[in-house]
Amino acid sequence: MAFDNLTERERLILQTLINHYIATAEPVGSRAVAQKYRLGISPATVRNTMQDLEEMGLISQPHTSAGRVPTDRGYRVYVDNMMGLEALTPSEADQIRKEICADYAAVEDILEQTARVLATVSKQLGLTIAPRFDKGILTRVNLIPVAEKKILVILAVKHGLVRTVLLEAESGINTEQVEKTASILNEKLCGLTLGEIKDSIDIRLKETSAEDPRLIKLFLDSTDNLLNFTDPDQMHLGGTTNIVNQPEFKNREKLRSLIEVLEEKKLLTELISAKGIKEGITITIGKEIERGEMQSCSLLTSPYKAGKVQGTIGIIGPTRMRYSKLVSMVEYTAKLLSEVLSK
Amino acid sequence: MAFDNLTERERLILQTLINHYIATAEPVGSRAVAQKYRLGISPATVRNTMQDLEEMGLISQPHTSAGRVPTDRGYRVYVDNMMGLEALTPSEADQIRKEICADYAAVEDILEQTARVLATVSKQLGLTIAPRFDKGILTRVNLIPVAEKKILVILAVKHGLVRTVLLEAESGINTEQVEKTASILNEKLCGLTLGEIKDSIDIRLKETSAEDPRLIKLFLDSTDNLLNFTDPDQMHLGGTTNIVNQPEFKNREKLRSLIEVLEEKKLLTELISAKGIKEGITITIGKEIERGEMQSCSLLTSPYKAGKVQGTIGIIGPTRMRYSKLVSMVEYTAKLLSEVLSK
DNA sequence: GTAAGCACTCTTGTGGAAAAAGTGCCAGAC
DNA sequence: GTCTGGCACTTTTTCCACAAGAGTGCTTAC
Repeated sequence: MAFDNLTERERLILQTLINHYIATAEPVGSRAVAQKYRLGISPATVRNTMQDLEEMGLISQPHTSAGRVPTDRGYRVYVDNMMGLEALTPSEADQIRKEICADYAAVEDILEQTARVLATVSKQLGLTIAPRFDKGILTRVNLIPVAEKKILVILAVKHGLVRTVLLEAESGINTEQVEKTASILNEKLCGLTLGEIKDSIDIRLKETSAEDPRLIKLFLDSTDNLLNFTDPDQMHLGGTTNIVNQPEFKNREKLRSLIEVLEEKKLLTELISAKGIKEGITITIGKEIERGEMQSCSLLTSPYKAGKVQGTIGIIGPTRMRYSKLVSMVEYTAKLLSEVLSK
Repeated sequence: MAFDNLTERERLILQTLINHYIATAEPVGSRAVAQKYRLGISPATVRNTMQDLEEMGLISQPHTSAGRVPTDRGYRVYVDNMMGLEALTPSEADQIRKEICADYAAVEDILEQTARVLATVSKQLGLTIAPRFDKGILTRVNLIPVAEKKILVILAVKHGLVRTVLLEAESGINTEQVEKTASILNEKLCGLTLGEIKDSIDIRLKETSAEDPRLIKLFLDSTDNLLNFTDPDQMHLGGTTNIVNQPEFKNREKLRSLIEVLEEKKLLTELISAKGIKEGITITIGKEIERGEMQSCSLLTSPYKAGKVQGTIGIIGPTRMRYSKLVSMVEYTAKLLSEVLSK
């Protein structure tokens, strides 16, 4: 699907059309393109070219006698080949920096704040996903009995990240045993990444089960829970309201189903994390998203670092979004966030 | 504002009108009321009575020659004086029970599940707020150094509830000092409720500050954070989509501003917790809610117990909601939840 | 290859008439 | 007196027809 064989004119027209459509949300006619495109080309000529572009599947008409609208493929070509980055205005950059660099105690809070500011500045939906612990190195396990049958498990990961999970034991807990179990766990598991632990915990703990079978068994049974990397409260969303007024969601049912997806944070996290974490910005457009309910949306994501582990931030909005600006914005935010979290 | 002086006929007509309006979301005409109201009364008579009800401010007309619609006051009178409770169908009760009584480890998960099932069964927005820790008795404090400058504070509250907060120290931490501090905190604070602690922590810790001033100070400085009872992730919402299709939110701007409020979980928690926790169901109708954006909504809330501490669950929906049914639903759910959490 | 002209298509807007829904009030019945 | 049928009146909703607008595609000429 190489579209580098477009003529210069086709490129220019596609580009102009998309820019115009992004700004107005209305189908763009040949006249409008001709006017924007200085070098005195007539609407008729533009029409001819637009027919070609339509045949290539890059633009389409809602109905005869309407202007053209970019297709998902059109956006893809635009994004890949002809989109320039647009720098943030100083005030936008300021706003982002101010919010992210405020001093918070908890990573959680920073992430929530980040989702919010991304949303505000982009006027789209902002999202952040907490660092993926699977690449994080376990530095210490603590087991704390907090009630008759409840044990709080604390997994401390390098660089100050912490995960706490409450486990319920089947019977009363002996303090001594808990301590013994904890030191076994520390001995066997520290220094490994959580991902490694998840994959190999059965083997690693098998031989030790003599000590206190019950506690070890509890720990093994809860592996999924303890090392579940798509915990719903690992994700923060901000600015849901921004999409309510977008013309693409005038259709009630579309809006409803999108909001439904947003509520399923767990699924959403999986969806976004699924593609693995690449360097730099990932742009997913319309049907490229594997979720029917989101196919009129695009997804802009970037990894960020917190020490050695990585998380994801991004923007969700209608396919008609200002990619050139928003890419810069996500990039900038990710960079800043990495700095703050790796300080 | 006593409306017990309504005549029997006025009562019946108001009741019928509200029931009909709840079912149809359309203004109700005299003819419709007359037909539903068996005892062979004519539309003309109904009209006369409706005029009276309108003068009392219980119903109103969107415009001349439309039917009548209940006002907030109308709903209030209905709810207070003439609404019968409607039992849940066996299948509804089953559904709720099944979801809540599934065995989960964490309170968090149960609450999230509860919000969701409330939403599903009521077809409104379901909400749950975690137990208010301020009435919970502190059983133990643990301080765990998890990194160079980070300490995890664990507050264990009677009946197995736990709150963890990550604090950031200004300088490196000495393990011994941490242990000492922890034992001081335990000695001074255990047995008190978190509310008491919040109010009196300065005094209680003043005399001890000799031991390790820095750690104690850190603890004092973070009181707000540690004992903040309106933490946004203490609240769970489910079923946002259910309101998108409600006819009362056909107006775009209304929908937008409601969703905006829902995103501000912290404010929402405060709003709901503000009235203090009474026994039984609290019904707040339309303008009775102190938030402009929610004035076309009603709020149905009930406390539940987790041991000695109490939380809140509820339903948010348009004022035109099926109070008689939903009250039963919230009551039933709260009862069940209390049982599960106090087991 | 480019542009101008023109017929054609489809959507959008407008105005007015008719239908529908419901009221308010009066005059008469029980 | 209280209730009801009847009727005039008001307002919204619906429908239709027709014009205006936007934009295309094609043909033809340069």
